[in-house]
Amino acid sequence: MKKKITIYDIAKKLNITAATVSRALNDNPKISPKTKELVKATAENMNYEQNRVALALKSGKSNTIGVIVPRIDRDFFATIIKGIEDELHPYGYHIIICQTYDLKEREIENITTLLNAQVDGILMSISNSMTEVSELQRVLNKNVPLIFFDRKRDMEGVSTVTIDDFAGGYKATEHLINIGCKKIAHFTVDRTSEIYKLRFEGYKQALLDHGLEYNPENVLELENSYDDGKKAIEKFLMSSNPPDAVFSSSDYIALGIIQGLRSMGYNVPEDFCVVGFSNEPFTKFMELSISSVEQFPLEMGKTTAKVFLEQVRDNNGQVEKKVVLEPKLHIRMSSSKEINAS
Amino acid sequence: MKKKITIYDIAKKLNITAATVSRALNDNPKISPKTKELVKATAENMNYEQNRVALALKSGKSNTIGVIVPRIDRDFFATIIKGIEDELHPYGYHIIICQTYDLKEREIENITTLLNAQVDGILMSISNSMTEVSELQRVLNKNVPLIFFDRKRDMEGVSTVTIDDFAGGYKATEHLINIGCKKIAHFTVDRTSEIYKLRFEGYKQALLDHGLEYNPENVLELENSYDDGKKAIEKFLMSSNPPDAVFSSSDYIALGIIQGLRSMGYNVPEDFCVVGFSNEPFTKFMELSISSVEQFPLEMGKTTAKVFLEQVRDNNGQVEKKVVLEPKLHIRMSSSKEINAS
DNA sequence: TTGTAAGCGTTATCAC
DNA sequence: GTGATAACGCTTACAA
Repeated sequence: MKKKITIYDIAKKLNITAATVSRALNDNPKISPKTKELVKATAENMNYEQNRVALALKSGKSNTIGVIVPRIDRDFFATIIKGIEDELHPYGYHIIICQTYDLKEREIENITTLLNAQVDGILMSISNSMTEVSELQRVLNKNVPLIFFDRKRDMEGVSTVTIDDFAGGYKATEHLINIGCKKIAHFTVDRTSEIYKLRFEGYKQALLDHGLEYNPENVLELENSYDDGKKAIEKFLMSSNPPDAVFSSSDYIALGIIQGLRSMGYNVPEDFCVVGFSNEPFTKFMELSISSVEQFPLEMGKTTAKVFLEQVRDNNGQVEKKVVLEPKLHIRMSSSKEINAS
Repeated sequence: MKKKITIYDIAKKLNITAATVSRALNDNPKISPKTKELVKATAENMNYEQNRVALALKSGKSNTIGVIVPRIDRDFFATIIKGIEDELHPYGYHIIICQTYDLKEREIENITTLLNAQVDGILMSISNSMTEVSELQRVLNKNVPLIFFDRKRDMEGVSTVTIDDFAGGYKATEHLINIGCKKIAHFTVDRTSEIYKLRFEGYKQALLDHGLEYNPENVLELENSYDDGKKAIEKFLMSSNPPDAVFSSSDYIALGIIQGLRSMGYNVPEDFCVVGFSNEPFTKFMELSISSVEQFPLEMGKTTAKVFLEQVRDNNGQVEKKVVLEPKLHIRMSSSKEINAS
């Protein structure tokens, strides 16, 4: 039972040729119904299973697509992957997962292995450190569809599925203004990354549009972690004229901020309001729930998959798509001054 | 730039044969250093990249392994996958992700496609509904290593990496007893699944070992969801002699329980203690943090990968491994009567 | 040290 | 309708 059955085995058994078997299994109309049935029956009988590697070599299509993310153990990315898988599974595609940990070398390496594996497409969230586009050009040179989601870079021939990060930052900040916050700080991550840059710009614009002063000193770039958020706010509050709210581009940082505030005796939301970004599950579950901007990762994953499918369908139409999803602000306890939680 | 470069292309350019090119690229010692260098240089130059599909067809090894989980957007599974990827990536393996949503048909389908894709191994958390082992036998028949993690089934030739669920249930229950709870209920999920059965048995044994009565009426089987936990506890509390604690085999149910308790005016942990299972991130982040049993998913994933690697290394030694990890109880606010939170 | 040729399992292009 | 054969890109005996 250890040997794998090929179409030759079943051809031999039936005294026909492998070509006929192949045709019969693929429902080629030129094959008589009689042999078709016979072949299918014996194939079933012998536990035949098509070797898709051989098919991939022959056809150049592997029915496999590569997905590259910074890391998989973040709800945001896991959910995107789920969306991609849900959408692509019915079409017989497999998903190969690669993590980059935001390292450029890992990203290049992953692209190489995915190309070598003859994937039919690469869907990726490009890492901050990926500065040269030349490596990505290799993908396009091989005629492999490339699509960015969430973290993109502008590149000819590459479709993107992102969220309107500017609008997200704007909405969050405007909300803080509307509930009466006067001095709103912004905690963010490395702004060479477009997503953080745009959220920041949304923040800034909201301030200006509402006649508030924009002061660069109120903007802090941190590592994307709980600890850094906590430390940063504790330091910040020591200053002579501390803020009364923070819009954070990261939920993890927002969480740290809130814990820091409470450890210093501040009441949230009475003394200080906080809004995060990403709508990570814990923001909702916390007893003092955190306001956050939802990015709809499931929809983002599904949309990315759909864009890929379209691109494959009419690969002549090389027009790149730029899908931008609208973020949604969830107002919760951490910023509920007059308005109620939702 | 659209054509893919093969070893033939570079052979032609150098007026040698493809075999020599192949050997040179693979550092075959019989090739002169001179040609080796030459070949490697021109390969680099021509942007050659090995076609791993051809290699897979030739060698029968795809350097790809399949991972099957109920769903990827649960922190527990995402973290396991991360552990597997982290461990296997250095060895050049790719990970194909499949979701089953606990559906038997999906599981069978995924196994078929993975086998057709010629994966070098399948690591899976078997779903509750997968009653027949015959489908899984197909994997072994093809000589493809099969390893179960977390949710296993006893099967000859299959290694398993699990957690000691019995110990987890026992520890959680014993802790509740130790802090003075008198009537401890148990909320669980479908106990035809071994993990839930064992957690239940640990619960039962702990009661008996401490001279407490075991009453089946205090055990409820629910869907694994927040809503069901909330509804169940609210109903339960209506009874004449309600419990004063619940050990839940699911963190999501535990979360629902706590919200239900508070909506009915109970104080946690003063009036009622709760312990969950899985140590999902939110249990820690909540202001009223939830005690929970940690399953060490990262370690579980890594261990599973290691067992796979060992199995591949000495495939003659067909001895199956049974690794059982020790769970750890995290005592937090939801069950901190006399003892302090950790 | 290198060339020749077969083979991995399919499918596609000719023939008949 | 079916058979023979080449081809996908690579590795590997076997020769030379």
